Amino acid sequence: MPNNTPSLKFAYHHGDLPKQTLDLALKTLRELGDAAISLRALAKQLGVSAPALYRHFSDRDTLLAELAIGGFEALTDRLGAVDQTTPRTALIEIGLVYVKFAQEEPNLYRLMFGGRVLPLGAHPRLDAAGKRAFTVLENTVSNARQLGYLKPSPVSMTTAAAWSLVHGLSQLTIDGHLPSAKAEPTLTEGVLSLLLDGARSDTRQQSQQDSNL
Amino acid sequence: MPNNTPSLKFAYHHGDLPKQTLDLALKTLRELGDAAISLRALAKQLGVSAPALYRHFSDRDTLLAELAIGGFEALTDRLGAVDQTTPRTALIEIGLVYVKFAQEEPNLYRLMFGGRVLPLGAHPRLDAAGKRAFTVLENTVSNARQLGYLKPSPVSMTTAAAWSLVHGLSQLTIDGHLPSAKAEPTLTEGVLSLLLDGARSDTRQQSQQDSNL
DNA sequence: TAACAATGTTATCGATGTTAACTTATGCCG
DNA sequence: CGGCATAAGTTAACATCGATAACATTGTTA
Repeated sequence: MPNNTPSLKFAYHHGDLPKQTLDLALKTLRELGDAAISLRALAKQLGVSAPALYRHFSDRDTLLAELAIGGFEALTDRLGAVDQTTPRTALIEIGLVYVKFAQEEPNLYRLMFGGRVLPLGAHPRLDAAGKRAFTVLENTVSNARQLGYLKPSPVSMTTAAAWSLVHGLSQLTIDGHLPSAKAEPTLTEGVLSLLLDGARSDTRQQSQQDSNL
Repeated sequence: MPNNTPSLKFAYHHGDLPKQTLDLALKTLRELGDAAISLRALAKQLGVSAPALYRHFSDRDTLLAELAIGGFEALTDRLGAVDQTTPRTALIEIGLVYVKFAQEEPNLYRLMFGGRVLPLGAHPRLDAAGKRAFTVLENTVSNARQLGYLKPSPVSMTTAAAWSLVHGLSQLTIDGHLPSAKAEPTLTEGVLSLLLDGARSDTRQQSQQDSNL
């Protein structure tokens, strides 16, 4: 007798094991970190033998990569939803959204940018997902520069500075080296403003070779 | 009969196993990353049984913590050696030295700031070593501010911005997301200058609430 | 020299990732 | 409708790892 959802791929023995595996892995990641993700433990909780998971994930690392891809997609969505009407607010808001994502999903963010696991080049789909998130930030910077809001520095350099700032702030806050937004709500915006306006006290349009040290 | 080096701690069966263990672990870390550090493998290479290492390191994590402590001490030394005569060059140089360290010791740097392993609070001596490195940077910022070179923003905020920038740039370059100093020699200094001078094109002394957007 | 602590050893436990070989369910196709 | 290829699961097994317990040996010292 046919199922009520005809075109949907049938649940085999289990009910859509791949998705349930990813869901449980994501839950474990959020609560305990990636080191706590064990294929055997996942399988046991899903009522399935451990090698069953290998029918759907060739490797533990590719399962982790799948989680990271989902993270980059979520981040890309959030960054893409930022209001882009004025350059400054767009830049600030992009930074705020970025740091907020990291602080809301610290273990996922660490997995996405761990470096130790999931090195660049090993999982092409993951690399592509990361690049898409980066492009949103780059486009925002590029747009602000074309509108004359930013200095005519190379886009790559301004983007590198912006990304480094938000990434570093994210890492340092979720690791407890700097106060997170809950303890210091104005920190992120203040730091972003410093990059835009300059940390130096006397800021006319000049560069360092004018040497008024 | 006394040994020729009287005050030196005696080599037991092995010749200073703790130090040799740390040396080999550091070598392994540099070449293969922290995930490749296995107590059993270390012991085998040292010609010793695995549980022997537990006489000197209560845990695998404390061995890793010891490596990270050494890393922070090396970083602190390098940061402390920076010339502090003029605020701007001191700030720039601190950043250059910081990023250079990360790029020269990527696996060690990742261990020091991994977050996954060695979370803050688990190894007090490690936390203290990290704090000492941070203090060098903080003092440099604080000094530059007192000399009037930096805006009168709170020191904590300016320091957070500076640390976030160099830490983020370090992470992103050693993970391959941004070009390293070898591929783009001017990137680090350019990014640092952006923070000092501001990324915005029109930079008079004003803050964002002046609203000339 | 006898007690004692420091430093090793072997044996063992429990957990992990992964592969091989086998079994069963499912959907397609003649 | 029946057989068959294959997708999806099973058990068994291997290698490795961190860690502990129980025991042996070496060096120090009262």
